[in-house]
Amino acid sequence: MSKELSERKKKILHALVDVYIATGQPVSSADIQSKYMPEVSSATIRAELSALEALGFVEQPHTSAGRVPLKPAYQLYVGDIDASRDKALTDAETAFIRNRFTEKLDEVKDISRRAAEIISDVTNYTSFFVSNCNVNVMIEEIKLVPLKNGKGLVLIVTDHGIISDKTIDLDGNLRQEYVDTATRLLNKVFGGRMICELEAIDLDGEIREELDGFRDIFDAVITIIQSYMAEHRDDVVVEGALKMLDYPEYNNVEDAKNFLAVISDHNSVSELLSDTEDSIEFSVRIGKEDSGVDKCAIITAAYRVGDEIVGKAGVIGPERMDYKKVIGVLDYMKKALGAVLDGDKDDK
Amino acid sequence: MSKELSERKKKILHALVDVYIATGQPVSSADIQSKYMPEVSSATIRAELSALEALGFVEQPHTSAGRVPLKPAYQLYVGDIDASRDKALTDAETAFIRNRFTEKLDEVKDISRRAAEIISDVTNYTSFFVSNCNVNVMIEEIKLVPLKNGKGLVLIVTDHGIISDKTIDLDGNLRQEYVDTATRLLNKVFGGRMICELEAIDLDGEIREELDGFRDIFDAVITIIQSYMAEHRDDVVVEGALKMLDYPEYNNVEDAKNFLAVISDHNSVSELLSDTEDSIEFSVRIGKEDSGVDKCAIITAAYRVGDEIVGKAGVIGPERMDYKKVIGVLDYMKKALGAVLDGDKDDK
DNA sequence: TGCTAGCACTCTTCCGCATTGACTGCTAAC
DNA sequence: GTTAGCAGTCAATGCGGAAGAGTGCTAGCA
Repeated sequence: MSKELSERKKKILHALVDVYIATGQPVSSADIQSKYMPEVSSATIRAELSALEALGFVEQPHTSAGRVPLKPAYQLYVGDIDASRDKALTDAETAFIRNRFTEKLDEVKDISRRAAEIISDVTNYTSFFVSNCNVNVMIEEIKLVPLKNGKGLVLIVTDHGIISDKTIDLDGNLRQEYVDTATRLLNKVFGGRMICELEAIDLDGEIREELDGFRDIFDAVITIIQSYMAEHRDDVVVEGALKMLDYPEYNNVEDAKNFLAVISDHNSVSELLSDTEDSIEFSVRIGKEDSGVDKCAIITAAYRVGDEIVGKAGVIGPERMDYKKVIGVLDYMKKALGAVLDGDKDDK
Repeated sequence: MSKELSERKKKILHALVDVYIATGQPVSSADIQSKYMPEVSSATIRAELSALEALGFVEQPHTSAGRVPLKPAYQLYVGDIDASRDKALTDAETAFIRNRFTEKLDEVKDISRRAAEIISDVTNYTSFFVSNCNVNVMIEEIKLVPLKNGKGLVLIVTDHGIISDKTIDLDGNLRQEYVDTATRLLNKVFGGRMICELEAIDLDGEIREELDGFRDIFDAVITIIQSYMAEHRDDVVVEGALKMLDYPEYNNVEDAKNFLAVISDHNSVSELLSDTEDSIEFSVRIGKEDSGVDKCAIITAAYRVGDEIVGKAGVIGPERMDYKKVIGVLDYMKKALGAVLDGDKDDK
């Protein structure tokens, strides 16, 4: 691809991808001519298609068939979408998105699930949402609650909810005074901190002198926070996994099984998204080598609050998916999600 | 079926179901004769099969094909399993089950997941486990923990873990004395009770005179417990959902999709199990009308601790599934699970 | 030089038809 | 009551020819 493609070749490629996305069938020169380029003859288009085939943009399933786009064709097509993004969504669709988002949502988890639902419903593809739960979580308060059974519940109140699923042994130290001092020290050290700061905290540098006798408790609390973070690192939601089976590309059980096995394993979904560059707005990966799943394309978008990435949404569909629409939806979701998250912040 | 089947007819039916379970192909008279009844000729068996067809036990897909068992044939087959249950599992299989159960398991939730995994792995069918979480949960202690933000965390310590995801507004009543009294009253009323008792508690009958001024808190706590119970009524775990796609019965995408849609909706799974009689040991339901899913059979078993049903395990597979093995596995799981749960009890 | 009409060529898809093979049902003999 | 033997039925397989879709090529035209 040393040389730039002629305008006409580009136009033909766009038309071909458009038609192929809509029909899933090999596209003939006549198809392109009748619907997109009535000013030239099909023979001319045939000649151009021949050239595009030599350049590796399209291929024929067999001699007497039309052309099917290859990866470079999709890439060119996707690369040109940004400019023509104007009317990707109908008014009904944007209204649908707004409505679904204004319904009552209790927890952060609900928001990502809802977002994934909306994306899947509007695009008709499988969607996922990976939220980075640990970002922006601040510790407001820590309490030690002595229980009857000799243990103590560690209660960590954050601005995103309460972490309280772990107890520690309080040994013989059940004296109220001891618990009070420990609580005061814990709040002094941890209060007001973001939990992601605590991943590699250096206690000794902080309050070495006061630490004597509370070392165990501090270690226990740090362990609790770290294990919480590990458990909640990537919160993966997948929606509409079965929608992929509607597309003829996945109309055989073997492929369907492979796809579902990948998509229902949250770890591998998380991996699918992990290696995207954080800097780019939309990542489009096509084909097995890029997307990790056979005959698929994955489009992902990163969602931010301020500078932090709070989550990544993605759509996985057949290579010939409706890129314009998907990118339009993901883009619109940025606005909608931003509004919801900001509103959420104000609430608290 | 006014008259009892002759012994020979029964033997032929059993053989036919055996072969059909193994092969999935219509079974011919010669198949049965060569492997199961060399003492008679295939012509004799043909005559018997003809009679069994007239009685509605078997059918022919077409004139020149072998016979396929119908629901009554399966039912008879299943009904006779109990007696011959002797060697349904190999030693390797029972060892596998024991090993998988002695690996570390943290929570009740883990146990049901592990049980479902084991059942699915040993049988090679889709399995599910519905645990009735609310049974046998006793309230050990209730604490009110005032938080900085003016709210109070309601902490309910049970012998199965801590319920602590809800806060209540403490209004202006933050005086320590008030909180202490409320806590004392709450423990007096709720302490030591099973949470399922609280579904329809009558506060007024209990401690009417002391209740003044704490009504709000009591109502809030009851609401919290009830909503917890509602959320945790049926904890559904499904394992090996994709295994069904390995069987030729589900070798087309349409059926596979329907199956997966049902199986991944926890509500409908819960329904699949809900209408089984609690009294019988194993419930076997065959066909769409009984099982709710097309071309499927469902076998469920109830697991008890004492008299209470703590969970139901089930296997869903093609009609021609290996009933002997499945029932053997579910039965062995009763013992294994019983051991685990009792050990669990001792721990605490 | 670029475009186009026309035509031969290629390859898939579909349909009909004959063949094969797997079973059964029936009948006559034991 | 059982069996051997045989005719009959039906699905599955394979093959050939016709139809259809689309291309590539070539000769002529602007």
